[in-house]
Amino acid sequence: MELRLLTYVVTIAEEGSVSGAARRLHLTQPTLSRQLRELERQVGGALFDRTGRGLTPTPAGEALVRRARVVLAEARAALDEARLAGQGLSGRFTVTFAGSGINGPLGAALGRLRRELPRVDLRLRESFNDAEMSQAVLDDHCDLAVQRLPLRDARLATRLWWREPMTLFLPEGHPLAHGAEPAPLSALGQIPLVLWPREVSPRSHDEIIALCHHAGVVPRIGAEGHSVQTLLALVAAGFGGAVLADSHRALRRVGVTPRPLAGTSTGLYLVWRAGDTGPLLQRVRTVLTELGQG
Amino acid sequence: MELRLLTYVVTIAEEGSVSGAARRLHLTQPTLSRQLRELERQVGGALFDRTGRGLTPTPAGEALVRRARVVLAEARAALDEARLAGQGLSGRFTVTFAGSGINGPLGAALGRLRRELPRVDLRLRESFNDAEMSQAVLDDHCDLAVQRLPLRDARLATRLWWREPMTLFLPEGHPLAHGAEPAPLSALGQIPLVLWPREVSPRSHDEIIALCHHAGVVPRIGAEGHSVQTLLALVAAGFGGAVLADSHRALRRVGVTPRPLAGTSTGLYLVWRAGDTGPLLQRVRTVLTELGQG
DNA sequence: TCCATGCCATACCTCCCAGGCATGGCGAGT
DNA sequence: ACTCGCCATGCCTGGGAGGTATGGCATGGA
Repeated sequence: MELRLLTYVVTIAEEGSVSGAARRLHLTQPTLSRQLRELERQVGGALFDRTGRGLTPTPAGEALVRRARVVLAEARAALDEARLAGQGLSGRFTVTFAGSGINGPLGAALGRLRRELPRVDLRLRESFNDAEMSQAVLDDHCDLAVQRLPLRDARLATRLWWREPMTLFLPEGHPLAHGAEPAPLSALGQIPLVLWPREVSPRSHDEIIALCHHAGVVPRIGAEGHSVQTLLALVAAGFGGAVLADSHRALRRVGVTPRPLAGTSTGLYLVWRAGDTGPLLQRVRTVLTELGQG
Repeated sequence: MELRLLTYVVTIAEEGSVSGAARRLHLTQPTLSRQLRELERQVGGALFDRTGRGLTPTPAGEALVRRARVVLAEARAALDEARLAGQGLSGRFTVTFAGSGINGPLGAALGRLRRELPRVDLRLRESFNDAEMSQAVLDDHCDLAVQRLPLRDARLATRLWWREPMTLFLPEGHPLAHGAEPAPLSALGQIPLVLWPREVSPRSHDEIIALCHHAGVVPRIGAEGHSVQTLLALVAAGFGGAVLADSHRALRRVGVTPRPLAGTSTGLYLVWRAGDTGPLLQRVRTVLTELGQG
């Protein structure tokens, strides 16, 4: 059975006559007549009653026409979707991203992706663990990771997407909070730190401790929190200062004053499978690159 | 685009190779290779990556294969349904029936229909008005009516399906309730009657009044009720006796004793459009006829 | 390293069938 | 009775689906 026969039977039903349908299909009436017979042979019964003038569908004909319309629409849609998928405009795409980046330009970038690729089933997975994100890409659970420090692996391609200073988020009114210019690293010794628990985000934790050692100060832990909103709440409550990517200032938490740390920087990297040449990945990278800054 | 190409692409994806698919399809590898190219030309992009050994689908290929499976299944289903519809085993069928018949064999018959024609979308509409039921058939709102007295109309075909006596339903302990043999018609003069309101079921109301006149007695109205269950409740409460088709004794209402009326009978008729030669109607009539009794 | 093996692509051929043309039968309206 | 429009049938043709032969290429083992 072929779609051709289905379009014929649908047209015949719509026109109510073989010759009318033949005109619409740019065929001759005998051809169509014969094709209709062939379909009726396959179905094993009449699809139309020949009533002298024109044809009226039998119950079998009506059932077939009703379903044929669906099949034809589905077939068209299948081709269309394949075309779109070939251009990276359709399909499924899973992004895993660092939760610590979502308050910065990453949030806007993901929104832009959704708007520019409306027919793409875009799935997002937040994570706090860099190794886990890279691994998810390697394991084909995700197509792209946007994360801090990617795993070093020949099977992974990476590109720096965003760079910004680390910023010390201070309790409002704290002596360090005065002055708009960046604070020296030594400031880390003048206030207890509010950190992620190491088991939640080891890289972030270790990086901040390393910063302290680099500045020659011994870190004091004021409190630990499992989310950015908790960290900032603890800062506002006076437990200490939190070191986060500068873009978190977008939160404007009441009772918290941000002050960049001189000489620091943190980055967000795009990470994908080196072998992945899918058009969807290309397009996603293009959109993201437009919004990023090395 | 033809279904043939879709089956090819699905098979190729399943086999992971053109030659494997060719074996399964009883084709040669070059033919299949060329057909795949043709489909890729129509889609406007590659559907598979040629990786030396075998093929792996591109995103476009995966999307197409996923949808092609649906299309193929739908197409098969369309043909199947048309075949079934041609044999009267599929489609939609609407029956309107006299509510006064549902406690008799009609209930069982409708259940049998549902079981024997499981793929038919069987719709039921109860009614109490004979003219309305016949009219619904004429107007093509229903395909079959099972009713008391059909409209006389050349466009309608009718057949007596069931015949049974009218039965007087009496309050338990009433003098007339003694004796198993049919009661004479004159019994209608010895007890007030519990009737349908004339506006609800004019035929039924008039028929009972006519019975009384025929017996030479003047009917007394004890009460009126809008449903069989109300009528019987009123009988049990002692308001009088109700005249109903004998099969209502299946209700075994507490406090009510049935006693047939000698010399009476009432029938249920099948009514359909004389011009309706649909296989579904044929089959429904066949099933019903097996269970009926003239 | 070289051959064997199995895969896909291309070139060429054949034959089937979709589609065209001519014609005949038939019902409906004038 | 005539005509018009419709469907069915017979016959013919051309394009394309499918087959055969062959070559290129990657993989894997001696």
